[in-house]
Amino acid sequence: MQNWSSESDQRLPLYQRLADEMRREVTAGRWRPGERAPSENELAGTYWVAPGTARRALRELVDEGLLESIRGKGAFVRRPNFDRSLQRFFRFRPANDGRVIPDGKILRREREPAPSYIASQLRIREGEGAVSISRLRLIDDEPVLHEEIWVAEKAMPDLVEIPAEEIGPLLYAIYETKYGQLVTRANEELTAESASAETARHLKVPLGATVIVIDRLALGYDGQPIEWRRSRGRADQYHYQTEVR
Amino acid sequence: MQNWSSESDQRLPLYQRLADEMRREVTAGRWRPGERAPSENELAGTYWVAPGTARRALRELVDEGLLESIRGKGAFVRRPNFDRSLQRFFRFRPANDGRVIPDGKILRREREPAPSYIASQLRIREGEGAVSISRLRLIDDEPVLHEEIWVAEKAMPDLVEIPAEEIGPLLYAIYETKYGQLVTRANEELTAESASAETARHLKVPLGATVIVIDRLALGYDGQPIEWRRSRGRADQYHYQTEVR
DNA sequence: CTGATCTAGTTCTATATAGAACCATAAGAC
DNA sequence: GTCTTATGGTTCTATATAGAACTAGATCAG
Repeated sequence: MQNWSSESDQRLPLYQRLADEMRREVTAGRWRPGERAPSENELAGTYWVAPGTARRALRELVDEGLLESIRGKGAFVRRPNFDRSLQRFFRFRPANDGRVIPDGKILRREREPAPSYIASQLRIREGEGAVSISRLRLIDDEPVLHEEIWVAEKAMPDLVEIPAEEIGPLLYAIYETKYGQLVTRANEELTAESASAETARHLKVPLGATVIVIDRLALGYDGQPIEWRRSRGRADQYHYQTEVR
Repeated sequence: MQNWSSESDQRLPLYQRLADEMRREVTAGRWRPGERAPSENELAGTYWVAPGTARRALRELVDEGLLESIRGKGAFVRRPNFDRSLQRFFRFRPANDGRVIPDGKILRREREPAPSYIASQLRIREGEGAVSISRLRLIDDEPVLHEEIWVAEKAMPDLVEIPAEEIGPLLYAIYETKYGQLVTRANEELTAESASAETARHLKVPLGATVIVIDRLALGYDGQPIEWRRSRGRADQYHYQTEVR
């Protein structure tokens, strides 16, 4: 690596350019989740910087949540168990442990041109190929959540072909293992409405019952949108909690 | 200061004990919001640590959001403009700027013994003195939010005596200026319901319309609860947004 | 009076170094 | 064979130092 920092703006501090470079290693898949990153001294050696600078870059990525460092062992590429971290916020009222991941039953799955709003969210052109999934989540065979999911087809080719058994309850795992798309964070927007006929049928609630609606845009390491999803759940069963600061 | 770090666990790293000490300076009000904290060199001198260590402690508090550091000028005690930061999450649907702070009209305000649930939230004993406020928030004289607010009386003595004109739309400002209670973060829990008769009357919506309910526990620097509040807004006007990671 | 330049104070970057704390494994004692 | 000890690798702490980048105010030139 002669000119490793040529990608970043030369005016940026050295430790930031190094952090950028390391971030690229991760997003490009050359450093894979679970693996150990080079040690401080190795980094200092291969990139020709002082150990302190290498350390500073490492710390940057640790703060960011991309790496996890363990004293005496090394710094490891983090695998965000995202499905669980999302579950943290959206949980059942009767103080259940929340650890149960609801079962997933796919109702519909097909290739479709992206509607205007979806396209703008996923940053593709209107009418471009997309995959639309309708899924019901159940606990003890009771419906608790209905999800309407959209992904860009060019990012996930042949997603419709994957056998339903393989998909199971964890869609994000498929994105990662099959397509190398790792969801690291998401923006959520929440509101409420009264159940439409279709929603009422899915969730087995009376027509007009109060339901919570969550729109979520899931993003990757680099901030690129991966999936858009709208979830609806019964307001009398779900609470949504978060910390503001 | 002979033994400044005697408060913290001696086994903790030096920079953390120093950060603790500085945090105490802020929470005790000896360093006030807006003021400049001692410079890196001053800190190093008065606390007998290396400049690098002082810097590390400063950085800790900056990351935490307690200080804000400006190159060439100094590190300043931050005044969390909390009302605005809360507003960030809870905004009108038609993409308004959100910068408008709704007007506040106090409907009721009185001393009352704390009910069981409120007491446990505020960490006081059941039946202990509390102040209950019912407030309506309006934009252009249209009601948009109804709030039911509880604070411990011993923390805010004579809150009921303060003239209504002084209170205005920003209650948190009163907590800070009159009682030295600075809100720095909050836990929010959100759900939805259909409007009760009272809510319908307050918000001028039909009985049974969908409303969003937000329970918020506001906390101070030290994590002590300052205020509990339940807000109700029209679901067709409000969205709630947040970032998950 | 106006504008440029200097100066002291501040945070920020980058380097270097020594040792503590911790982990995993190899070597040795029994 | 089992336990203890040593060893090398790792991150983390703490120190020190030199200079860059930036701010605010004083000084000086015209």
